[in-house]
Amino acid sequence: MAAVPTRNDRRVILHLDYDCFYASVFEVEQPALKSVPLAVQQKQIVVTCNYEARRRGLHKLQLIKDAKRICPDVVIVLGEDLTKFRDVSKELYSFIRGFVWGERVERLGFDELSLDVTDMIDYNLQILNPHDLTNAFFQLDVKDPTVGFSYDATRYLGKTVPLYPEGIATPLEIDSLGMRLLLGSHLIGYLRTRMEHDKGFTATGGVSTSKLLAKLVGSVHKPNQQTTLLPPYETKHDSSLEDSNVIQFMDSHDIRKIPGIGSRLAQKLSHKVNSHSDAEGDGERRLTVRDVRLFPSMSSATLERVLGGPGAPKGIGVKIWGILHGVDNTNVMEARDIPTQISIEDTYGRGRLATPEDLRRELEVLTRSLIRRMRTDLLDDTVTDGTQPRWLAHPRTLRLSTRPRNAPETDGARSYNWNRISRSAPLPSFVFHVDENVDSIAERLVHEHAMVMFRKLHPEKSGWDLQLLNIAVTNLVESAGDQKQSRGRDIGKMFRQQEAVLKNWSVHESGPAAEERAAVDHRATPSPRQATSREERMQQPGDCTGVAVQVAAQVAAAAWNRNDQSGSEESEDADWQDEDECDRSWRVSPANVECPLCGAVMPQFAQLAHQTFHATEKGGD
DNA sequence: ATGTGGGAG
DNA sequence: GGTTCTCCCACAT
Repeated sequence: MAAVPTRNDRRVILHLDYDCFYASVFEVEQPALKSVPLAVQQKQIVVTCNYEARRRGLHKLQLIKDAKRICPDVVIVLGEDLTKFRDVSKELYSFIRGFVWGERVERLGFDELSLDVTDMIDYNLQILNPHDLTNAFFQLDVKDPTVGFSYDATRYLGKTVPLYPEGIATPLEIDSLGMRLLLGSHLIGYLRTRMEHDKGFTATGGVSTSKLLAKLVGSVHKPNQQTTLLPPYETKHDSSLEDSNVIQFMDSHDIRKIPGIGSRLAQKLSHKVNSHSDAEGDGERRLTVRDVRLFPSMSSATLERVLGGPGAPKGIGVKIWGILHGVDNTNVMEARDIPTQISIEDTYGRGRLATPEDLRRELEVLTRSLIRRMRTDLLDDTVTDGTQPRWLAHPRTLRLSTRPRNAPETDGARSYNWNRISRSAPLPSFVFHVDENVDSIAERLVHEHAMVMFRKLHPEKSGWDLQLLNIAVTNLVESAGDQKQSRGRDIGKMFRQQEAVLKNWSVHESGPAAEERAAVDHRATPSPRQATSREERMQQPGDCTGVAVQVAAQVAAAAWNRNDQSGSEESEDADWQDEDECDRSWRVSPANVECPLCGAVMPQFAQLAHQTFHATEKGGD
């Protein structure tokens, strides 16, 4: 029997999914649209439609032609320009973030959010009066006990899995998983109400203990509803796992519906499972998580063999094996202030890009958008005192991608080509000249750079048949010296103390053995802060993070021992360099240290980081 | 550093 | 005759 991965169920995670987001943006703009079937068009397809349209048989990714045939009175609006959607998405994001303690609110695409509300739930469990659960009050502000909402702590709000119509009125232990999820259900209900009343957007919600489970359970009842995945999550020792609601819930899903399992992985899995039991050729019956999980001799090692190979991420077997058991220990990451890339693309019908003139014209259109996007997203708009606005980050690479159409086969049929090809080159610095106008920058960039890259991609003089052009800037380097206070950390103090801190640990004495010893030693020592009460920590949010982040990053990074950051970056422009990039999102709490890049949690370093922080605090200053 | 592939909405 | 417009991450070289 293959080992069953263990889940971390200490957290409470909420998932929000705005209902048919693009269509809702138009409805909020023009409320009259709410009562008609509404479809949002990009090129020749319906990218989304409202529920009135769905009632009449329309759906996502349908051809406009078909949509009109099925529902002749459908109202169609054009949604190729994403600016509006992007802006609304950011607004809703900061609205929700305003309610959540800490920074753990993650945006997935334009229309989904994951929230780690563990701290809020823990606090509200503490202040819960066990003798009057039906008249509970959920406090949204630690400092002001009047800010919050009333709720009934004997019932779950909204739907549950498995479904109990009354939301259950049960005597739950105060500190049980069920009670934490129950509070989560009331919190997400409150957030959904506020979103609708204040902003006009309805959302579907999910409540569980991980991003994976909250997202999956959220989609059980749509739209404008919410669902909580009920305990028990754990499996009794030596049972066949089926007494866990998580296993039951995961098992019922089509393998392709699981986040993290895309079409390629689903295809490989179905090949593996069906080649054994399938007598029919090409039998396309749906494959469930259960089918894969219980397949003979299935294990993380089997999955690694089936799914791994050249190009595949290492450890994919372990990861997928976990997912099949509902295990997702990745953290909700706080928002990044800048994106990692910006790209603009358009698709073209046959013959639309036949000549170099066509090509150049279209490239200029795309490039103008790109420069405008760079200015709106990357320029510091807080500077209004007449001086030149500063770039928050400089992309270092320009990339041009195309997707050629396939040549017709002998029977004249053309198969669809999904693949892109691309060329990259350093981004010239004139694109950062803020006082030059967009058109002339775009013209120059296309003429001197993009066209050259295009010729490398397509050496023929003309007659290419391209479906798609994409131009992107990537490889963004954040600028230094920006005091965008990420939770009041004092950088000056941090650097002044850093040397002393690191000396204690001898982390810069190289060698993994030394770091390992340091880690072990400190793990054995009790931290003076361990006994600190929860409220005390809550009222000083992020107090420890300044030095601890710096320190834990160094120790953890060294011990993690993945990439030597030998990067000897040569300096072209001084202001391109940043002093403060790698450490900025390392998260340290009394229980955890978390890698900002992969989200891995390393609790073994938490105590180390905290202890040293407080030692420093005592000695320094 | 550059290019490709897979995944997400 | 045939799906949009993005964004993110990891791997290979």
